[in-house]
Amino acid sequence: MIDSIHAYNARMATKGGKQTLSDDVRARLRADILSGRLLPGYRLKFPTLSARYDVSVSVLREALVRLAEQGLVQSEPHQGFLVTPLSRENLTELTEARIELETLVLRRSVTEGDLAWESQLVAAHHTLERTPYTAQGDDDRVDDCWSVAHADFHKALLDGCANRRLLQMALGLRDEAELYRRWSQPLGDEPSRDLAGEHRALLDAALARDPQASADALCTHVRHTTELLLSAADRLDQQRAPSS
Amino acid sequence: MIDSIHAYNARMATKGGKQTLSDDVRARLRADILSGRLLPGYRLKFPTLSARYDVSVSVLREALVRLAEQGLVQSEPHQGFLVTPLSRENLTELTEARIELETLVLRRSVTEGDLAWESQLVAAHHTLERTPYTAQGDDDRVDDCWSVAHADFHKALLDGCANRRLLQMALGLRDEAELYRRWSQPLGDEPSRDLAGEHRALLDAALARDPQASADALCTHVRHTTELLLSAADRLDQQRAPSS
DNA sequence: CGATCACAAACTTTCGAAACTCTATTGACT
DNA sequence: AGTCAATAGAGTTTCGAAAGTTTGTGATCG
Repeated sequence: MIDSIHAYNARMATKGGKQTLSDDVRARLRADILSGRLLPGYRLKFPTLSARYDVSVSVLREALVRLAEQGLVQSEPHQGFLVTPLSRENLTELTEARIELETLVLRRSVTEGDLAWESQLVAAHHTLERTPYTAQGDDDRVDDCWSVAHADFHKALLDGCANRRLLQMALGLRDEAELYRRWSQPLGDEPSRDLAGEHRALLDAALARDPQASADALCTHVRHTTELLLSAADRLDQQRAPSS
Repeated sequence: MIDSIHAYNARMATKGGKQTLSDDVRARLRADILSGRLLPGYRLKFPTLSARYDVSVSVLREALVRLAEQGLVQSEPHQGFLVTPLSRENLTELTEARIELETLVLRRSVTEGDLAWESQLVAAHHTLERTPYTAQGDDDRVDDCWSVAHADFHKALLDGCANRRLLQMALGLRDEAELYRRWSQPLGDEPSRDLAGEHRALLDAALARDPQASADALCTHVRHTTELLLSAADRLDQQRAPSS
């Protein structure tokens, strides 16, 4: 809630209030979904949301329609909207699509990226490296700052791709995947994983301008993440149905 | 997104036309744009459209927002919507993206497609082959039936891809490209081009389950089309500014 | 003559309520 | 008891108008 208010103010400050209300609400909804304040599968009722964001249904509809087109929420005719539910099939399909598209864009990025791209990438990696994974005092909850730094690093990786259309599609898929990352976090205890190492490998391959090595590193990174999520889901299922 | 499309189709099949007004208007707008009844760059004013489709602004907004997310129209805050204007840069970027994504999906399709896919593909090709390119009595205007058959054939080609997400993205790009095809048609006189031969080559490579050959054939096909469009645009520019 | 400001017209965006659709519950009937 | 129909309640979709923004016009001043 606080965060979304901050995001709101920031937006207002930078763009000088020139956006439409709908843009703003869409951004706040997106943030609330990605950060886990709105749960996957949750039904998004207009009366509730209307009170929460203090806008009319028209504005909400417009925002939701856009998020639906993007895949973050789903629309059922005459039954409204719901946050896209998580499922193994969806995660598997999403991961497959991400690997294809993201590696494609990354290859282009490391080939086409200029000096400004390189510099931004180095900066993003530096930030990520120095941001603690877990917030202090709460060891099994990933820090929001780290999530932001992580997303920024991956965006910086791809950002060299001159074809904005391909880039946007790849980023859209990353957004959807972020939903799953969020929800696996409380399941906690990643088996010893060298995340920093994987990111370092990505950075090195990119700076070396090696498309193949970059793509391989990214593929490993994404696959690894998905495997952990799937096994976490399995564990959760077992907890729910201990013996039948 | 995929799921909601499935849900939508299921609903249509079972319930018989119970979609929302907005869905309907979106489809009509999309058809009007792709068929050239609404020109690229044309400003879409609410009062006009409201009268044309006999609906209120709310449903128009919703339909337009969805088309904007899809790329067929653009939205300028506080200045409404316009049909996405044509430009060389946009066409070039679009073509590049299409080649990457469509070949990717086609490779998967010819690898994963089952017998039903094969059969549908053969059927689509047969229809296309027997549909005349130009309507009778009007030699320099491509027949609408042919356009439909052409789109169906290309969709059938890609439809074997099991990953619906990748498939939908590829089809979305094809939709946008269709805008350009429509507008090059009145410029007419395609230099002697063996379109039927290119389609036959695509069919053969696909049925032979040869991913590389299929991708190559598609790449040639798409590149060729874009080159013709670009040269047609050049000719048009020269006509407009004969000597300065 | 040119620039600037105020004003008006046209349009976009947002709102609140009316119309309509789904869901769950109650009550009647077999 | 079990099934089905009617109905009330909750929620979604659509509408028409109010509020707000941009654009074009014309008058005033330098």
